[in-house]
Amino acid sequence: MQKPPTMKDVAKATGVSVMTVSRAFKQGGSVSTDTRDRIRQVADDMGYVFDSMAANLRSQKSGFIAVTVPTIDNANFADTVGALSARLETAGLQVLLGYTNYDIAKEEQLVEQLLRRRPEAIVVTGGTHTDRTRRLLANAGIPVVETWDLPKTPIGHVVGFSNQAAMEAIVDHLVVQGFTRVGFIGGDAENDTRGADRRRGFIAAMQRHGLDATRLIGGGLPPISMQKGAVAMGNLLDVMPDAQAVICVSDLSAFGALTECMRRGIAVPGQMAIAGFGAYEISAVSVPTITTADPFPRDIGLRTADLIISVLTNAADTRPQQIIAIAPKVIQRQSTARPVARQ
Amino acid sequence: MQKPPTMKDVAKATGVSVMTVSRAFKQGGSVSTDTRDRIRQVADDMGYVFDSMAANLRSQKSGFIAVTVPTIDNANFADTVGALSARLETAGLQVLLGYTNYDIAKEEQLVEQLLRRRPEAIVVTGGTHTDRTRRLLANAGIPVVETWDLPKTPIGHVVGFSNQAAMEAIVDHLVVQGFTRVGFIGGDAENDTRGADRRRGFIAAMQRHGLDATRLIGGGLPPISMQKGAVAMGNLLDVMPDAQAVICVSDLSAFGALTECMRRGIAVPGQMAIAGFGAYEISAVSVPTITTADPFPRDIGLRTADLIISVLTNAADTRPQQIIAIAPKVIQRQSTARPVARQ
DNA sequence: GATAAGGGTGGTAACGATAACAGCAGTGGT
DNA sequence: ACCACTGCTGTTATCGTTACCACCCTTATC
Repeated sequence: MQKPPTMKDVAKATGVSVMTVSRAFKQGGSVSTDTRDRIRQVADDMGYVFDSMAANLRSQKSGFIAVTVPTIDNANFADTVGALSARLETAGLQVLLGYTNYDIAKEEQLVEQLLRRRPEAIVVTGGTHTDRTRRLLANAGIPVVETWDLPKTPIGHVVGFSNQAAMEAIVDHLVVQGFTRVGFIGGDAENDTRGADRRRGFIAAMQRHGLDATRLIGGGLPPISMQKGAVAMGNLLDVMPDAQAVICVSDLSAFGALTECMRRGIAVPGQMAIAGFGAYEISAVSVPTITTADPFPRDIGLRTADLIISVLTNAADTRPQQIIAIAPKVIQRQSTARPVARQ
Repeated sequence: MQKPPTMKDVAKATGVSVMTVSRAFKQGGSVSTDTRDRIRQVADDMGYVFDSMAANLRSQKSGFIAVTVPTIDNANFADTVGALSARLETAGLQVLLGYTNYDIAKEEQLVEQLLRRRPEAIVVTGGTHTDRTRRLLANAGIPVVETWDLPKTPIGHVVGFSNQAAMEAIVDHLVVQGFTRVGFIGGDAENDTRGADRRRGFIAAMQRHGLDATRLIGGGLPPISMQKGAVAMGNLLDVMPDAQAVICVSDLSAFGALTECMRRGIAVPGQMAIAGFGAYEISAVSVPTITTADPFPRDIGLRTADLIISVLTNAADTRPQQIIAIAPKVIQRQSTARPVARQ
């Protein structure tokens, strides 16, 4: 077992300088096609594999974009990351992913660790961070993008939406449909800041309509699963039997809530209306289909990627801060159909 | 805007040598606690961020584990990757993730690109690869782990299960339940090799039981979504109205199939039995709950991580090849309850 | 009191690539 | 005949860290 070959070995074997080998492996390297082909051929035969680590060190470009998400086990974040990765790949950039598990202390650790890899930009999910995280990001000397939120005091760029406003729009829809006794199922903890924002949106909108905003049911720690949604719906039905409708922090819990109604023989829609959030596939497929709001997770990923590519490649692009607001769209579905006339 | 500080700057500011600063940032570095604290303090004040790229080059250790998955937008793979990442993190290893999009040509590209980052091990999903991919992996000089499959001629280590055997177990369950006219909904293409293996398992088991194995419905290109499952179920009901049961390539399509039955007023169970694969949350929550097989995706991730950590840290561990077979477990649920006596 | 052992520190070279510059031949314009 | 320019190639220094070796000083051991 000998040491793997380096450019030097390839150069020797081909009879050219190391620099020429380097150029043969670069995009814009000025080498004659003849030489390039010969070098590539020899390199392949030798089993030479280009060493990015060395190249990155010398050129001070890692080709990495650091990304933090709460968890990858959530179709919304997975969509964003998937779209982001795919688009960045076209620019030769590679995503370096980390999971915060809905914990801003973990996020701090993660950001510190990721920055050591010298990413060319960093994308974080959410706009709530520890002070140290903010300082680390602000001083990193690279573009910073906050996503899935519309923070009041952004660190750098933003590609996101207001979770509160989006939730208010859902409440408005339910009120228009004629519901007045509406409950909310969300996470217990403030860990999930987006979930907390949505809860605030629920309360704000209900109060704006002069309605009771106290029908709140905790669903436990995030992530709020289908199972937890079902349990929470059971609680709500037991504790607040007068509720006409319920809004859930996500489509997953909404579907769980729906199944609990099915088990109890409560008609949805008819006796109970249910709305979710996130436009997960389940909400379009379930019977009945579930009213939701689409925050366009793939668009968040794509536009974040475009923003990064633009900032990194156009030195001309000196705009220090871009705020790209996505407008979530309420999708009215069967689960919140106007109730049959009854008290 | 000046250049970011390096160890040299920290050393100068602290009045020690660069080597001592380096040791202050290492785990086992032999430095007095006093000096270490002083250096850390100064470094933090200066805004110094350790440069892994340089460290990796010098020490020839990247701390990366390369991982390829078809897509991250699939709860099974997301579970495996999540568990793998979490466990590897405890050993200071970081996952470098790439998506093949169910395409072995894309996988080849991806593997080549990932190897350039000098990962310390590489994990691939599936056991079917191009010849060049096999060669690249075999010659990479690092541990290779194939997962989510039990390939006949493994490249290196394996942590997986037989998709065919798992599907045969589901068929056996349905046969025991008394179903004889059973259909299969799976992907059209051979791209999803795991899906294709499951189809082979279906056919083999049906034939073994002396039953008709030709009730096959294509669901389109992978990934096979809920929506596609619903459409496929519609086809099956139209074309093969005598079917008593249907097995789907995944729980997602199974749930889609279930919704199509609900829309058509076909009782599940009763008039139609449905089974899926993968133990996705939906199968445990839906009404009725759906029979499935659990391949323990998180265990695959954890055991892969343990295997890698063991091989990398125990130089003593010279076993060239470890085959860790996971046994998927059939979970009997409501959707395949024995039919009420009828023709 | 001599010797060994080990914790703590510093100096130098090297990891494998590329930036920067230089050089050299060939081409075309004037 | 001269100059400018382009296309291709080579030389040298360097990116920021750690491996390796050397050294000093203290403490333990006999």
